[in-house]
Amino acid sequence: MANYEQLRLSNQLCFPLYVCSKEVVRKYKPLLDELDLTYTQYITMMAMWEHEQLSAKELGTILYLDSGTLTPVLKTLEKKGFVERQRSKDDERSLIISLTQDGKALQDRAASIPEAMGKCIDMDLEDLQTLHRLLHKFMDTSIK
Amino acid sequence: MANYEQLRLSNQLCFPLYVCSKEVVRKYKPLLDELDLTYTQYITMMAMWEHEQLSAKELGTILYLDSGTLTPVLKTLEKKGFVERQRSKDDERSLIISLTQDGKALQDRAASIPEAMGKCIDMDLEDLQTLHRLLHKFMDTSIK
DNA sequence: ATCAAATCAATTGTACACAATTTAATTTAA
DNA sequence: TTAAATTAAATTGTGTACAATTGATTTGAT
Repeated sequence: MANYEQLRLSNQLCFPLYVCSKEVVRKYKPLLDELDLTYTQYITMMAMWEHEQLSAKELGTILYLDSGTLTPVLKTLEKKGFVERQRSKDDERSLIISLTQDGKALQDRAASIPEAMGKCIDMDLEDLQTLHRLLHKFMDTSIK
Repeated sequence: MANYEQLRLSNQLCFPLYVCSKEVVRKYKPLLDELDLTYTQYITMMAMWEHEQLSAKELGTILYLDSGTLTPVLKTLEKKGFVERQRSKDDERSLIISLTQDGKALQDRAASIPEAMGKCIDMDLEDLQTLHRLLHKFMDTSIK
């Protein structure tokens, strides 16, 4: 009789990661709807707010997304007027993404989101900080 | 001059959750390929290995998935011969999912996956246990 | 200088994920 | 007791995600 204890859902690390990630994204939805952004578009804009201008390649590295995902996201954000896409003069392979004025203005409207999300999370600050630290440690040590 | 510190990617909790979740699922892929399962199909099978028989509704509650996601996953698993789908006699609205013999046998082949995944994660046991505990706490206190 | 290897964005194909709606069955309440 | 409300699965539509491939450009080794 084999022991399948390690195959129980409650013993996995992957499963609560997967569930928490999905549910957090779902909690963002009503807030992001007001900005006409999906979650993926939101984190893309967060990267752009920090950097003003990035190549698609750099964005992919920052966001852990490949071109198959980013290409349509960036085209959508361009259509919405939040970024511009243009080929690099230096290297025609590279696509430069730049924040537009509307994209910059959007940051003001997004400024209240982190606090609003914080109110949805009913955990004390110490636990949240530990969780944040361990997730980053996990990213740094166990990915790629 | 507004302070957008709270909008930085590195200050979000959602973003490392999202990245870790995706990257863990990606790490599973080569192992799950051998069983001809996707990650979503894998956690569905984990639930079935624990319960033998569940309604689609119960599965959705356990896995935090709605019928829009589960319906095609369950049809695929039925096509692969791992589960059977049949309407409940008591309540024709309800769909009963049962593990087949092939589905049961698959558990043996999956038994080595948790250990193989463990070897990919280069964090000490205490951190992993803390992470596991905090993710479950997060799920319990901050979702729905 | 030249051409093979590498790089980058885009495309293709498969599989979620979820909101919203639909359809059918069951339960509840007037 | 039957009409309204609820429940459950399926469907529809949109938007990721990612592996694999393609096509254009650049780099690097000879």
